[in-house]
Amino acid sequence: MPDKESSKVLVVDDDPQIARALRINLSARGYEVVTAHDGTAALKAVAETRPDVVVLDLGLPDLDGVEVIEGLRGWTQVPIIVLSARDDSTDKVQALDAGADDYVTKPFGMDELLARLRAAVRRSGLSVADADAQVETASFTIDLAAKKVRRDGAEVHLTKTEWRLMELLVRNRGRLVTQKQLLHEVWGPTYDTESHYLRVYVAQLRRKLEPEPSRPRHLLTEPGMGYRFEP
Amino acid sequence: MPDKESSKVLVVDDDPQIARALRINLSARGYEVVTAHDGTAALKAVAETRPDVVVLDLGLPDLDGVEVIEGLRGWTQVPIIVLSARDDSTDKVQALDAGADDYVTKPFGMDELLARLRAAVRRSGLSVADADAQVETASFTIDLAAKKVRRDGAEVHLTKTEWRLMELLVRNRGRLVTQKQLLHEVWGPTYDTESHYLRVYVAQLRRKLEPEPSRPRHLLTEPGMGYRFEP
DNA sequence: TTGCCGCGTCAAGGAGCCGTCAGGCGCGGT
DNA sequence: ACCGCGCCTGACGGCTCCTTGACGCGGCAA
Repeated sequence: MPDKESSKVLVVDDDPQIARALRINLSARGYEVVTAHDGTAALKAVAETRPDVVVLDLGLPDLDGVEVIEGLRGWTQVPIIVLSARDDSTDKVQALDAGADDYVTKPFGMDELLARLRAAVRRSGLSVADADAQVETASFTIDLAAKKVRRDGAEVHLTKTEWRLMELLVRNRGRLVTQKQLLHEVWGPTYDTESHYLRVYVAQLRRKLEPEPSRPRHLLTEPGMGYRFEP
Repeated sequence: MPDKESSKVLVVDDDPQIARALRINLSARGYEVVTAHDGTAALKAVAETRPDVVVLDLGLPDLDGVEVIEGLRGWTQVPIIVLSARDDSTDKVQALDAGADDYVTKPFGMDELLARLRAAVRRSGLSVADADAQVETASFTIDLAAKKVRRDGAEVHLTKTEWRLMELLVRNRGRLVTQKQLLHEVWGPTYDTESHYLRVYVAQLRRKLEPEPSRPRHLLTEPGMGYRFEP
């Protein structure tokens, strides 16, 4: 397991008592913690802060828990661990089938939650295989773990948006990534058709990384569909 | 979601009562079930039968549960769901940190177990998901996930419309696809009779992919009905 | 045989998409 | 308050790809 810089956790709970307890415990374990107190804020927070895992309490004031899960699963595979006071079997089935990864019944042991959190993060981590977090092309090198790009030995600085876009393309290297998918994962689920953003940022990446930006060899356009990164 | 043939489950339990109950329930849900009664047999069974998910009861006669998990995690990422009569927090933490995906305490509801099973399979499914979306013919190969077509090793570029049409035919390989269906799925539900579009694009696909475009071997015409893709 | 219909082929036009540049705006740091 | 960086937005030119029409061929029925 590579040294993982602290994972970011989104805690969704309307009970400030529990939210506070979780924040303290998780922070103490080295997690970066973001909180939301209702479903709407949760959906927004995921789009904006991109947590590595979501801890979701059921019984929120505004939305049903299943609705929140469905809202997230429409565009992201971030692991979701559900907390609930109800030990009812049908609740569990509904939440899990909606796309939750795990379901923990209150009262729960903090040890157990932490273990389940580790399991969820571990799983999602290895599915994208940080095995080769280092990707090389003829003209530049990308280190996914360190979030660094080097070209001719010198380091190239990428902005936050540039990096998100680049990372998504690199993690799907060789595969075509659709415009919609890129927009959703980089700008958020409400962006469907703003393909102009993509053109601008792909152009910037090409200018920074391609030997001949006007004749790209690695960041390829598939007209009408999306983009593709070829190592 | 592509047609999923039944998943294979390995049930590891030394209590024949429970093993039998699980076998019956899982079989009834369309799972293919394999059983093992101790840890040694479990390790062997995973290597031999390659299940899609493992349901592992703790408290086996020969090996400690954590040892079984570690033995598996040394070489495979198959999802592991642990069953246990012990609700002890440290047991859960140990199992999860050893690499288990989930931990269910007995007595458990069969509904819940099935839901957790579905969640585990779904997760592992989407990471390698379309990995095997590779279709081969005598003269070219199609990668549905990457949206790539190769012919004699060289990559052939398909446009958006060409690809939509090709994908639809490939996903229905061996079957006849009617003109109306093709028009609806590629051009939209308002297109019913514009079969001219089909003729133009099928011709383009044949020119790009068939060894003898005038004598097609894979993209076949069914006069008056539609088209068929034969691998 | 002759006419008709469906299919395959080719090429031209035009719509829509893409790349590029420049300017404005917000935000954080000095 | 000022400055600079990064993000968003608009305009415009170029190019790809979709559409569309014309034509030849072959099968089938009258």
